[in-house]
Amino acid sequence: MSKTTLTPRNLDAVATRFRILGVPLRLQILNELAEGERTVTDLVEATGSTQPNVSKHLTTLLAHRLVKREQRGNSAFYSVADPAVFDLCEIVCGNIERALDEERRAFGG
Amino acid sequence: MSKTTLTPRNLDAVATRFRILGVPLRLQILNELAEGERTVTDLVEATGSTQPNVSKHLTTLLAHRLVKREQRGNSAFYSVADPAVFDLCEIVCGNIERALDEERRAFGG
DNA sequence: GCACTGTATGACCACATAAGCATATAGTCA
DNA sequence: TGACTATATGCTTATGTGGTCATACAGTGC
Repeated sequence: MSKTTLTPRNLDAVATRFRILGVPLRLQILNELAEGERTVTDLVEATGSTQPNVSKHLTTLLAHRLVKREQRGNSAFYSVADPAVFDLCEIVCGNIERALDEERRAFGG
Repeated sequence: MSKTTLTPRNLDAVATRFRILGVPLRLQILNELAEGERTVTDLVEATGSTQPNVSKHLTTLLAHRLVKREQRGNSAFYSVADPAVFDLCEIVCGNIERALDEERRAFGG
């Protein structure tokens, strides 16, 4: 089995990956990329952030192998490197919804 | 289906949860709690960190509903609130291993 | 009450980093 | 070459927060 324990060695790596995903704008970018490849300009429009900011986050995501980059003509096309990221988001979303449900129940909402 | 899109509303919530998991010591604590409930002192010994530090992180984890707390006698027993966290770690670990494999292959290791 | 153990909290420091701005670089077309 | 578009990169600021320390609080037993 691929039961990987959180050894001190990969503990930092796992934490880093979580930390990378812990920024709303980066999630927004990934969520947009879930629809397909996008240029920087596309992502700037989609997120409402500035071009340098988006570009910088893309650099970060690229450095950690969460996205791929392909230069085509004048533009840089980014796409998701590993779709497993979305499994993570699914789980977290499920968690959060469950938590909200419990809260509602607790407060008799 | 429970296909939860990353709306701007829960986007912050998801990012926050990831950010909480993005700290090695917190992962270490959760990993220890995976074995069963532990007191603060247990966790201090297991992690090699200081008591105030462990306590503070436990407070954070508790505030975000990742752990449960039960006072018994003089001690506080902490346990994992939602085992789904470990699914996250599994996925991330898988990701990282795959990435390492690719790197090894790329460098002809 | 007192001494002791276990846990939490407040103040402080140090560091990482997200965001904004200006600017540099790269590619395209004329 | 020059004008234009697209993207990346320094630089700076502001903020958040992990870690340490001292200390306060809570629970137990005498």
